[in-house]
Formats: sequence, C-alpha cells, structure tokens
Amino acid sequence: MTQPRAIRAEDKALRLEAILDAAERRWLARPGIMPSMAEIAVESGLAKGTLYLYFRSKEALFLALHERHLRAFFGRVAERAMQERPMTIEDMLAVLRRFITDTPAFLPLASLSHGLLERHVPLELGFEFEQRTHAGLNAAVEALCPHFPRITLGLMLQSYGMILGLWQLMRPSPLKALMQERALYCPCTLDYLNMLETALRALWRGALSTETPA
Amino acid sequence: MTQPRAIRAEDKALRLEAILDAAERRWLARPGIMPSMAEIAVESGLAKGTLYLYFRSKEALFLALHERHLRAFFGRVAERAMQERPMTIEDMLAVLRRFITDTPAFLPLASLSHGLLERHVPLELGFEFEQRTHAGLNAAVEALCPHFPRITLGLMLQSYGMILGLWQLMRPSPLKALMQERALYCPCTLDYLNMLETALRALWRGALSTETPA
Amino acid sequence: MTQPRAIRAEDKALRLEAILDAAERRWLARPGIMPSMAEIAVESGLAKGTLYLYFRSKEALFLALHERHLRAFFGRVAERAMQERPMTIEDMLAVLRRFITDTPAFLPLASLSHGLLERHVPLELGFEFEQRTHAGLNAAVEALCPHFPRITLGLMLQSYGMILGLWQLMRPSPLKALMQERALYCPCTLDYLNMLETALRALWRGALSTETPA
Amino acid sequence: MTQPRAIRAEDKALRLEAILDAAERRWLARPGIMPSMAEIAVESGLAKGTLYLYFRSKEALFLALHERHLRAFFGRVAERAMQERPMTIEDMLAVLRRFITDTPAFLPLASLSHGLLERHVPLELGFEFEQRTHAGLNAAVEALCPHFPRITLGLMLQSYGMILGLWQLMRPSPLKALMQERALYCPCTLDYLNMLETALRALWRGALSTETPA
DNA sequence: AATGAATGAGGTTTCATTCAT
DNA sequence: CATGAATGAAACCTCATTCAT
Repeated sequence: MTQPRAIRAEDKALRLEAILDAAERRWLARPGIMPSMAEIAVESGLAKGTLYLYFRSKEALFLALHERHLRAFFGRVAERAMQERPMTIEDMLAVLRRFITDTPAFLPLASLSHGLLERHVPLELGFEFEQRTHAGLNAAVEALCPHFPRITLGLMLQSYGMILGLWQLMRPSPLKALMQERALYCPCTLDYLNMLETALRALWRGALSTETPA
Repeated sequence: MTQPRAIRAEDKALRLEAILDAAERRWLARPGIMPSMAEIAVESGLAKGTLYLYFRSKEALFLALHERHLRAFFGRVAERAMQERPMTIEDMLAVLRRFITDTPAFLPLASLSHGLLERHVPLELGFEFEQRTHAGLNAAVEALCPHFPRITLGLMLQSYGMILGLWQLMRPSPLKALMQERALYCPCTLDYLNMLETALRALWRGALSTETPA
Repeated sequence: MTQPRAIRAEDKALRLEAILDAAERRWLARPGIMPSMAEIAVESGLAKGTLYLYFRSKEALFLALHERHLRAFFGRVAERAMQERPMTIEDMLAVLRRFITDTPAFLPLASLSHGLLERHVPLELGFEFEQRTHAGLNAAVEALCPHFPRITLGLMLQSYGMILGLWQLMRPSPLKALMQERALYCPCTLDYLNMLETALRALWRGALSTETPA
Repeated sequence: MTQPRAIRAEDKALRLEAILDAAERRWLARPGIMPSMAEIAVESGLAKGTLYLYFRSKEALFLALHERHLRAFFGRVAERAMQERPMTIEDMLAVLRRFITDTPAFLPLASLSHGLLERHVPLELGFEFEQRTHAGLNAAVEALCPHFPRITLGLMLQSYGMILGLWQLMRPSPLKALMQERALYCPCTLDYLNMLETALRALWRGALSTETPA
C-alpha cells in the first residue's frame, strides 16, 4: 500500500518521471480533459499528497510534462541536424510529423500549457520554464544554422505558433466528424498534418527565400 | 430593479447585444478569466435567469460573442475588398492590425472558443456556428479573389491559425513582462503584432508566389 | 397565438378542465415527474400567466387534478352501489381495479398529493379540498351501507391507505424491473393489483366479520 | 475547525453514523423538509466535502438513514420473536407502536424514501439497498413463523404498505389540526396510531384466519 | 382576460490543496 | 518520505411566480 521511499536523488528523479508517465497516460485516456490529481495518484500508485512532494501544484506538474515534450522535440531536431547529410525543409517537416505522430499527447497539452498554465503558475516557476525552453530552442536554432543559414528564432516561434494555432482549428472532435459527415468543408481542411505541412512549407519558403522584399 | 421588457423582436435583439456587451466588458476586466453568469448579470443590469432567456448556456453566450467578433472582422475585410483600389498584402495586414487593436477581447476569446467551447457546446449549436462562420469566411475569400487570385480557403485557415497560435505564445502577461525585464528575449519577440505581420507576410508570399513547387 | 377570452362562467369552466387535461397528459408523458408550468402551458395552448388566472399555484392545480380523480372514483362507486343487485367485496374490488386501470395518472398523483401538496398549499385551500373530499367519501359510505352494513369511514380510509402505501412499495420502476430480472422477489410481490386485492380482501374480511373481538 | 481524522475503519464507521445522526436531527427539526447538505455539514461539525467522502450523494445519505431505521425495526421484531413466550398480534402491534414512537423520523423519511429516493438513486445502489432490506425482512418473517405459522412475506409487505399509506393520510399537519378544530372528522380518524392498529388487526385477522375463502 | 419577459432564490457537487499521522 | 482524510470555495441552471403590456 505504501510505496518505498525514494531517498536518493536518483530514485526521486525516477519517481518524478513515473508521475509524469502516469499523468500522460491519463491525459491520453481522455484527450483534452485534464485528469484530476486523484486520478493521477491512482494511476501512479502513489497517494495524492505524495504528488505534492514532487510538484508544487497541478499546473506545475503539467508544465513539467509539456517541458518534457519540448525537450524531446528539440532533441530530435538536434539529432537530425547533427548528421552529416544536408537538411531540406522536407527533412524538417518529416521530423516534425514523426514527433507529432509519436507523441499524441503533445499537441493537446501544448494548447493548454500556453493557454492556461502560464497564468496559474508562480511567476518564478514560469520564468525558469521559459528560460530552459529558450535555451533548448536556441540550441536547436544553432544546430539548424548550417542547414538553413537564414533561419531565425522568430521563424521557429512562428512555426510553433502555426503548429499550435492550426491544431486548435483542426483538431479532431465530434464536431469535426459531424462537419465532415455533412460535407461542409473541402476534404483538405480535414487533415491537420497535411495542412500544417503546406503551411510550414509556404512559411519557410517565404521566410528563407533570398529575395526578401521590404 | 426590473428592466423594461423587450417585447418586439427588435428590442430583443438589442437586449441580446447588450448582454454580449456586458460579457465583453467583464471579459476585458479580467482578461482570460471567464466571468461568471452572475457577474455578467450584474454588469448588464439584468437577472441571472434573464440571461438564459437569450442564451441556452454560458458557453453559448461566449460562442455568440466570438461569432460577433468574427462577423465584424469578415465585414471589415469585405468592406476593404469592395473598394476600387487594388489590395496588397500590406493592406490586408493593415485591416488585421486595425481590427486586433480595436477589438482587444477578440484574441483571448478566440483562444478559448476553439479550445474549450466547441467541446462543451451541444453538437448542433457548434455545427450551426461553424456553418455560419464558414459562410462568412467563404464570402471573404470571394471578395479577396479579385485582389489575390491565388488565395484559397486553406491559406485563410492557416493565417487564422498563425494569428491564434502566435498570440498564445506571445500574449502579454506578467511572465512576459518579467522576461523582457530580464532581457531574455530579443525585443522583436515581445511585440506580437510585428511578429504576426512578419509571419503572415512570409506565409502569404510563400503561398501566393507564382513559382509554387510541387 | 392569443386564445379567445373565456368570458362566460361556462367557458371558464371548460378552460379550467382543459388545463387539467393538459396537466394530466404531461404527467402521464413522464410518470412521476411533475411537469413544469411552462410545459403545461404549451400543452394547453395557453400562456404561463393564464394558468395563474385559473389556479392560484402549481400545487393548487395538481390538487384540483387529484380531486377530479377522487370525484370520478366516488362517482363510480356510487353508481355501482345504486344498482339493485347486491354487492360483494369482489364487486367492490372490481370497481377499484377498473378505475385504477382506466386512470393511470391516479396513483402516482395521489402519492404526491398527500405527500407534498398539502404542505405547500394554503391552509384554507387544503381545508376546502378536504371538506369536499370528505363529503364525497361520506356519500360513498352511505351508498355502500346497504351492501356492507358494518362499513365505516375508518375502513374506507384504511383501504385508501393500503392502496396508496402498497403502490409506493410496488409501483413499476426500473429498479423493480431489475429486481424481477434478478429473481429477487417471489413473483406475487411484483403484481401490484393482485397484491392489493389480496390485501383488501383480508382487510375487509377482518373488519367486516361479525365476530369482531375486543 | 478541522475535525480529527477517522483513520481506522472503526472510527470511519463511527463518523458515518455521526453524519446520519446529524441528518436525522435536521430532518426532525423541520419534518418533511429535506435538509440541505450544507445544513447537515454544519450540524455534524464537518465540511460539506467530507460528507461526500462517506456518501456518494445526498440521496445515498438519506437512503442509508432509512435503511438504518429498517434495520432497527427488524432487529426489534426479531428480538421479541426470539423470546420464549408466545406472541400475539397485540404483541406485534406493541413492538410497532413502540418503534414508531421511539423513532419519529422513521415514517416521514420512509414516505420520501419510497417516493423519491429510488428514482434518483443509481440503480445499483438501489438494488443493493433492496437486497439488504429483503434479507432483513426475510429474517424477520422466519423469526415470526413460530408465532404466526400462516405469516407470509406478502402480509408483511401489505402491513408496511398500510403503515406508509395511512401515515400519509393521517400525518399530523397544520391542516389536520385545523380540521380537528372544526370538527370535520370523527375523533378516531385523527389518531394515526389507533387507526393503524385497528387496520392491522383487521388485516392480520383476515389474512391469518384459518377459514381462508377462495 | 391573455400574454410572456423578467425575476432570483436555492442547492449539489467537484477537486486542488493541506497537514496530522 | 508517504499517506489520505478533511477542507471549502466556486458556479451553474431551473422554474414558480409576477406584472407590465
């Protein structure tokens, strides 16, 4: 009933990850519905109070989960960028598509994270999150520089914005299913990933093309 | 204490708008925090129950408010497009910037609308909303066609996604203020409107440029 | 849209009955759920406010409906009692069974009437109801006297109590269906009408038998 | 402000009973009016949320209270039946009268329980309640068998129906007081307990008498 | 007489968080 | 460290009734 105590820092880190795993599983079980702390506690086999030993608040927990996603994504980008063979926009899109497909919890959680979490998290906690994220983003940009000399932090931010915003407009939902059924939209608009790639292709082409106008 | 009765359909429409006005004021008073129905009732000088004569639920009320925003925006676009003189991307961006500036409640509410409302609103209600919105969007696209022959519904959707997503990343907040203070980001990232225009310029240039690759 | 005005007392009485009819229809549409005044208004084709011209309150309306039922029952009893041929307990039970079957709204409404209505109805209104009911009951007892010389007001009251109480214990309901499905009760307990007749037979035999003990 | 924690199962059972006690006190304070959960919380010295740790819903709470009553009654019956000396109908009635007098909350709550609770309680919860009650009833019948060889489950049900139904017709109320004042009824009808005993005597005599007719 | 727009009280339940054990 | 019992704020919506038209 009572879990063994995590004494060493190493064990604590493992337990923290286990909690995040549990939260992610519950999140995916009912996408878009924030699981309650009680739910996460049951899923992780710990008591509610124990969660608060590892996270100051529910928001902090989910912010950490989101950060884990971002870290994983930056990692994948850097990994690909490190390889010898040159990268094209299509390569970049492939990495993105792969990540989104592998990490189904990423997009719905990201929507929430930027929409709600930042507001309800102590300033200092949010600041540290942003700092770490920014560092990771910078590293990714630097890694990409050899492949896309004209890349900027701004373009990355814009791309992320597109990823998020388009998701909110096109995420699968009963309503979307109904609309498709009644043939309201042209087929293309119903496939988030394709639409996203089209958009990012245009965005990057427009941003990276040499003949930048005024 | 008791408000005069709205008997004629005309008066009812006015009262409905007045309720939306009240909701918008409360929304702006504490941006990002959904006001309670009690709050809106006080602000509008009506009783709580009366609000439910005009809106089936709280979500329906806010969805209507969002729809009013969208209608207004489409109206402005169409208005400009109807004029004789040709439009450039910059003209389009000017209309957008103007609208965002004039309608401070638009962006925060739009974030919520697509994030939450569709989930909590009866399917049929959501469907009608989408249908009307889609009609307005189509009208806007058609009005813009003479100016941007290569414009598509998809590009409009992508642009809206960028508007939304970027807002969530860059909306002003105490955290953003703190980050600026500590000089974490380059100045440009702190100005949502500039960043948005840069992004849309790139996106539209990439999408509308004649040398569209595969 | 606006109904013709009921000016003559006769027309008013008709309209009053029409309202009761509407209430009974709605009551039967969802047995056991008190319809709202709005519902009754729609069903009767009148406006909510109009109902209050005919009944002081919702409770008064349903009390009137219940009284109509009782009056009908007493009428049937008297009608049978007036006939030449002698009556047995079985004849009495047949009248009762017939009435219950013909008037499905009677029992559920009676349960409510005695449970709730008397409490929420102005004393004077309740008093008048009781007075009229008592008169009808007395008349029924007198009509039955030739057939059952030992009959008393008390026995009638006890019988009515049995009708009501047993109904509450045995009324059909999803729970009862589930219990039957799982064979919890012996079959006999599941048939209200049979159980009631068994009970009343015993009650009347015990009460009317000549060898009344101390 | 914060109550001591009930950690052991034993303490929890005590607290559960304490909540039922509080509910019963509030119920008696305004007979027939269901106290709100807030009221019960105050009376029990606990927080509202704590009540929900012990009962799934308000209805479940009152159903448990009713069940406690029934259990107590069956207990008393069994206790008397276990004694050596033979039982007569009058002994049975004495037990009943004693219980009703000792447990003033029983009858009003029983009326509600069968009228409303079963409808608003999840089927499974209601089923378990019925099952337990049925077991208790069976035990009582078996205990009574030596004294009343012809006793049946049906007779017990009929008796309970009479207890309930007659209560609803004769429960004390301002209206009843008014009627008595105006001498509308003969005195006997105003005394529930006497009327009930008369009725049950007749019922049992009729049901248990050897000369059962067709 | 008829209408129906406006009123506003009323109560259940959830769940993040705390802290005694 | 771990537990889980206790807390209590927060907000929606219904619907009987009134009364201006």
